[in-house]
Amino acid sequence: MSGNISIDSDSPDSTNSKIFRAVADVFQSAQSTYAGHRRHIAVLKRIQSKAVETGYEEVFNYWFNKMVTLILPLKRTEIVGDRIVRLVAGLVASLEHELEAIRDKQEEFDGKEKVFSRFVDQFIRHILRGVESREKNVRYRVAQLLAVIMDNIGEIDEDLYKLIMWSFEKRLFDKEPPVRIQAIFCLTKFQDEDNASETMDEASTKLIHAIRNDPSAEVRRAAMLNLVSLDKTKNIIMERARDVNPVNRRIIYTRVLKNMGASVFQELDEALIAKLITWGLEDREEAVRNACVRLVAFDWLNLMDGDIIKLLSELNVTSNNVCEKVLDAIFTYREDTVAKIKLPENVWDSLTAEITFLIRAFHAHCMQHKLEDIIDDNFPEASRLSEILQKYMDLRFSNNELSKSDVTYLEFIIEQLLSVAFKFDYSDEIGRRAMLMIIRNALANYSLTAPIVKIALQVLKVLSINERDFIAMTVEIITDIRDEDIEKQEAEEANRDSRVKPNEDEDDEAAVESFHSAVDDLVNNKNTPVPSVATVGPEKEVSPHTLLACLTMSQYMLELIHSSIDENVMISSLIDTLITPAVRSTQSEVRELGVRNLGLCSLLDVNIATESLYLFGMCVSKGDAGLKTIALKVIADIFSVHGTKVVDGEGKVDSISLHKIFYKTLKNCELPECQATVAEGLCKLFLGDVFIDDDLFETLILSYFSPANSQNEALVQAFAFCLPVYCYSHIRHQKRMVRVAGDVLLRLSVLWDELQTNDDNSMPPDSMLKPNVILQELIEWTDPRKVVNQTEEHLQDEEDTQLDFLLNILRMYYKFERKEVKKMILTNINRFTFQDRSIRKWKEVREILEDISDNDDIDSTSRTSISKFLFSLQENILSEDVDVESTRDGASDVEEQLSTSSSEERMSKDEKTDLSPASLNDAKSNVSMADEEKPSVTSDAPSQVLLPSASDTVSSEENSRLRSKKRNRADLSDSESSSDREKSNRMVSFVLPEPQSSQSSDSSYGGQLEDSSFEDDKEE
DNA sequence: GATGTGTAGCTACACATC
DNA sequence: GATGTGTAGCTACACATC
Repeated sequence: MSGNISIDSDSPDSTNSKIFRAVADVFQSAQSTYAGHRRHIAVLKRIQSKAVETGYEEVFNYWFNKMVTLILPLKRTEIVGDRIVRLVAGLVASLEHELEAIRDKQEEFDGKEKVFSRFVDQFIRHILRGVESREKNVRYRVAQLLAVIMDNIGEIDEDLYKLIMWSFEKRLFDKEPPVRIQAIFCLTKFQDEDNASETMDEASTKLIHAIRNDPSAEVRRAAMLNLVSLDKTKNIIMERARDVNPVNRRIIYTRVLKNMGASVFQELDEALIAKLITWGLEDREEAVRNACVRLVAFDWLNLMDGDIIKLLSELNVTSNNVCEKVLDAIFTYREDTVAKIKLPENVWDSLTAEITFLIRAFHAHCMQHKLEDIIDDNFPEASRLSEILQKYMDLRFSNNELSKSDVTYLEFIIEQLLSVAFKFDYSDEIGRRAMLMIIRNALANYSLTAPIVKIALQVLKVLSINERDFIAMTVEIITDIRDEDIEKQEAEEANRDSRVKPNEDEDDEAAVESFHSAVDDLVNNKNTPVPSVATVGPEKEVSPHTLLACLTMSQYMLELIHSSIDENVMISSLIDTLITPAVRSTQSEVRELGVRNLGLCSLLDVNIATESLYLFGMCVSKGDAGLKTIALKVIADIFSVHGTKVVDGEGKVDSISLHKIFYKTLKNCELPECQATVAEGLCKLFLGDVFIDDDLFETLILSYFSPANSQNEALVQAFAFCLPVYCYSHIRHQKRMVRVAGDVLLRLSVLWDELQTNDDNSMPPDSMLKPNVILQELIEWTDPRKVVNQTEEHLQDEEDTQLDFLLNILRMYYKFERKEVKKMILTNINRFTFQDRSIRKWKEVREILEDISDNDDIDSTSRTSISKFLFSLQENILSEDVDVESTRDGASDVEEQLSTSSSEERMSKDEKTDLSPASLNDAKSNVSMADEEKPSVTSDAPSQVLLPSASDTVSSEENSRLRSKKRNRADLSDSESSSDREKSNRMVSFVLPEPQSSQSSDSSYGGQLEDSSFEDDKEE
């Protein structure tokens, strides 16, 4: 070996040749395995230093570059290329480390440093010549080489830096994703990790653009994993939790968040954490959900040493609504923690928000899983719980000097305790009564927040004897609150104003009187004006604050009851005294709550529903967006509960006008929330077979595909979920879809056609799905095999099946004007199923298709598709009909059939007789062509790879790569463990063939070296 | 653009090693 | 018990080919 690399000879040519051979030797053996790389690098370094000593530095660089150039055209999957890339990386890293080691020996360092930077400089410039190559493999290898040496190139001068940046900005937009990924690895190294200023450095800006906009999931992934996490970038990284690609979403949990360790709680704000965890736990991909559960229930909990309280406190339990999900995940996936939780008696005396929350979740979990022993061991009796609750109520409400945060804190604890109380065991009568007292008292006397009222009423219902009792108690409380408020007002007025008007009471009564008649009008007479023009109420009304409290309470009560109103006079009185006035209020907040309440009453009583429907309809047509949405929900709920008996009849609203309201709302793009609400409501009503109108249904489908609604995510999502469910839930539903599908397709195709030709900016051509996609979706939805719970009977039924859909679009084939649309239909006919057995209809299909094939000007793709379809049609359907057909069509066929023995033969015969000659020939020739083309795969490409000709590769493409060790790049696929696949692949020949090449290199290359090459370098 | 094939990035399990 | 090693299998996406 040493003999090989000595350059003692006094002939320059032979020294040149020896350097070449030595370098080539190393590359030759380095390409087959990583095993000897350490040694190979040492050898290269020795060759380099000898060359430098003897003035042959540039000869070494020249040959080195040349060798690297040879691997540039290798495909990405070619392991040989990767080995050489790693060799280069290793060499650069080793050279740099060597420099670092001698940094204190000034003289020696300076000398070596110059050699090193000359080497790096010329090498990078060399490979960058290939960065714009037309060969994607070359661009890839150039980027890969540069990415891999980036960490160890020491200091580079300004010009070179600019050159690299300039080149790689463009590579970020390379059309090949793998090149873009390597470009990202390169730019990664140029990020300013300590940048605390507002502005973003150049490299980070580029990465941010890629992370958000690159079409390739893998490129976004590379950018996401390599963008330095700073205050201003981390939100951008976390956006990937909503990436369309599930792997990217998963990686946020398994890598990004996991690697942040406990610092996530400091670095990310709680709202973001809440979102990330909610998204993760509710992701549609199981893998993502699992990743998120692992992060929360294992990684995070372990970071807290298993201390759930600590975790809850890190998550800010009082304001972070994700905590419930977090504890759910922990209890479900970490059964060990459930067993470890012990609540000592004294814990109840000094509850904190975290502890109370844990108690509540723990209790809920134990109840749900019927862990009675654990409940007995840890939870007190009901009467004790009521005492505890009372204690915290007192803390909250008998002290007027609490700070705002104390109030929130105590209310949080109370809410949790009520949640425990809701699920508590009240078999102990004393405990039940104690709790009942406290709840009633709290509802009547304290000004509770809405969430607490809600849960308190739930507890009250659990505690009451029956629903009637519950209603009586609640209505009583509401009445008391109102009366008290009015009394209070009167008292205040009396104090303030001694000149009480003598006839005030009469006024008051008159007002009440007119009020009642107005209500009657409202309910019974359809010509009553809209509620919003209601008159100002009587003077002595409850204060707005109290009114809202009452309405809130009655709403939560109504949500909890199921028995009919007939049995509960108290509710009727509530409607008269509280709800109806509220509906007529001019304050939007009161009115909305009133409508909500009246809606809930309507669900309990069909008469109220029928009477109020007009009013709800008015709210939809005349109200603002908020009121519309509420009223729409109410109407939909009324229909689902009572069906269509609430409309069309003596004194009832007619269904047509309601349908019109639905149409109108569905088409009004200015109120997208209302559109989504009505869409969802209508889907439910169709699903429940309350609505069975084909026209309205078609409007639904059209609005799903309409370009005007493509931006309305809620609407699109509701439909995307509901429509398939609808079609597959019952054969009757699917038949409805079949009936409208043809017309839907026609209308949408026309619309699409218009979009392609006009220049309306508000509706760009791509705001609508292509007819092709729409058709395929319609075919899916009408696929009879996907309908659940089918019976034999349904299979027999041949009306409105998918075949009718096919026939419909074929019959209107010539109505479609655009060639693309026609082609779309013809190329999709093979997606239809052959379930239907109606020979008559299939024959019509065949006739139309044959007619199209014969008469219309169609391309070969369409023609092939028709042939294929007719072939399968023959095989699947019409062949079974042979007997019937032949007896009808004539006796000659029968004779032929009798002469053939096997059914297969018969089938093939049928094809020939039934198919038009033209289409059959087409089908046949296509098949045979495809068969013949297969063998032609082989090419002589391998030989080219084996021996790249020197002139080809040197000319324009050069590249190099080094491996960096300083920052561990988050590689996407760094799978090269020591055991790489040795078997692999073709080698690159670094040693040129003996006789010729040694000559040519010694003479011509050597000559060039002495003359032009050196000068070229100097010029550069 | 539709088609079949290949691949990344897991996921799970058994088993070995310290 | 915690770590690694090896194997197999899965799925959505990417790629190659026409």
